[in-house]
Amino acid sequence: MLNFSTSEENYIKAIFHLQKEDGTVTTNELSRELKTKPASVTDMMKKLKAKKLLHYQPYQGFRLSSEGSKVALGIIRRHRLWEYFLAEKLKFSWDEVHEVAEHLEHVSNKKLIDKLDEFLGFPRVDPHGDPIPDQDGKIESSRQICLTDLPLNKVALVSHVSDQSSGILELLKHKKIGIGTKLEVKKKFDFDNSMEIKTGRQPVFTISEQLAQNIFVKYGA
Amino acid sequence: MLNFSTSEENYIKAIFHLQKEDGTVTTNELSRELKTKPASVTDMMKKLKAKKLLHYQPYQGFRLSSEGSKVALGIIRRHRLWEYFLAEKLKFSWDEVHEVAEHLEHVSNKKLIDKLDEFLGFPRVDPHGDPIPDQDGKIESSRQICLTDLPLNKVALVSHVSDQSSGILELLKHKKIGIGTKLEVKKKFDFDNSMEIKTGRQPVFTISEQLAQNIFVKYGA
DNA sequence: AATACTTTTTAGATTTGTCTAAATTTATTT
DNA sequence: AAATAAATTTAGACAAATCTAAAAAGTATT
Repeated sequence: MLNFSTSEENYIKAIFHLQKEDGTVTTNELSRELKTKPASVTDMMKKLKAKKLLHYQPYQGFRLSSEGSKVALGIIRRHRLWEYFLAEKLKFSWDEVHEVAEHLEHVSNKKLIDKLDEFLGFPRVDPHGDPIPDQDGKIESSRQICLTDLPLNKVALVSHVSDQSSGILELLKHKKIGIGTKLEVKKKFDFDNSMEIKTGRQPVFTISEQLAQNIFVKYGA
Repeated sequence: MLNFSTSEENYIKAIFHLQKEDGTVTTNELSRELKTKPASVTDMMKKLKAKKLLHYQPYQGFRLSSEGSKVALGIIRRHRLWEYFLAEKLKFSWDEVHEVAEHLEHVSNKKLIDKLDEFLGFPRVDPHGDPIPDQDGKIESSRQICLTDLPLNKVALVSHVSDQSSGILELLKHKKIGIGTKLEVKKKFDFDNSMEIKTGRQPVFTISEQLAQNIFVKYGA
């Protein structure tokens, strides 16, 4: 597999993440995500298309080719392994790891990453609960649902938090919600879609719809 | 402390290393070391001078300012801590760590490096025997001498190997000489300055002048 | 000291990734 | 469907880091 520049990698990664929501990604979406101008996105798309990493017809949006997805999964693997290392070994707190991993992920030496994986004991999820792709880019598809879809009075485990802005992390920290937290929804209010939830032995408390939309849980346990 | 580009950091580090030999570094020396053309060196020197990282008058060679030395020691600290991590934790072999650390060293997050240092137990030397600068850039000045200067029949410990090309490392591996190896010089030949040395329980064997010049030892033990 | 050689610097070009401003295409509204 | 608005692309510029070729400065040689 070839080597890509830091810029190229950031574009590929961003497309991979944005694709999840819908099928195809637009110029403006990407420029917002990467804090560049739309014109810069177009330039890079031409370049990545020439390298066969994505499908793209002018004005039609783009999506990663299978080759592009492979590259993306490699970057995500590196990112999440470093996050795990930072949290587990260096004792960084949950909300600090992302930024540092953004830099480490671009050191792309296969042996380094495979040995790091081994050293860490082949972890399956990073500190945010996101699954870590293996050497072949295979990713564990965990049947997780959004907290907004969790039925009342069903115990579930927080498995993922989607937004990585420090705002949400601060709020979650304050409410003592993290990956692995056991919780259940006690009441939902139609007026604003807020809900009352219970975690551990604390009394119930309320969270907003916006927050609930960013929390994902695994249930059946 | 400001942030520098990967290129700038590579120049600063190279100057630091070349300075050791003599006082000042020339354009050609640096271009040879970095595998760039002399014209590129001149361009970068202007830039680094403008940033007050070095002293430089056209045609006169250059040397790092005290500010530049501080930056260099920071880079070297990162490099050597990563080398230690790779060898000690990820079980990379001695001769593989340098190349990988060349990339990791440019991730300059102070907290990352200080926590890595702590995680590793504040090691004082890297796997090549080179001292690791502390948080303030202080470096342990070990009174080591070149193997060519070691008197006959004095037991000494290999403390450093200066050339990091894979050629020398391969040779040392084959002769089973590494950092910490106990050895003594049994005989010297004036004709070609080769010498017979003894390590551990093996029979004596000969090494060339070129090799001996690249091996440094601590003695008195 | 004049000539020849080496080293260093300057001048101008190239590549990568970005930008602004203008043009084009697609989508929306009346 | 024509007009308007929004999204996207093109065209041209710029900064960083590099290069080649030519000029300038410094060193060595006769």
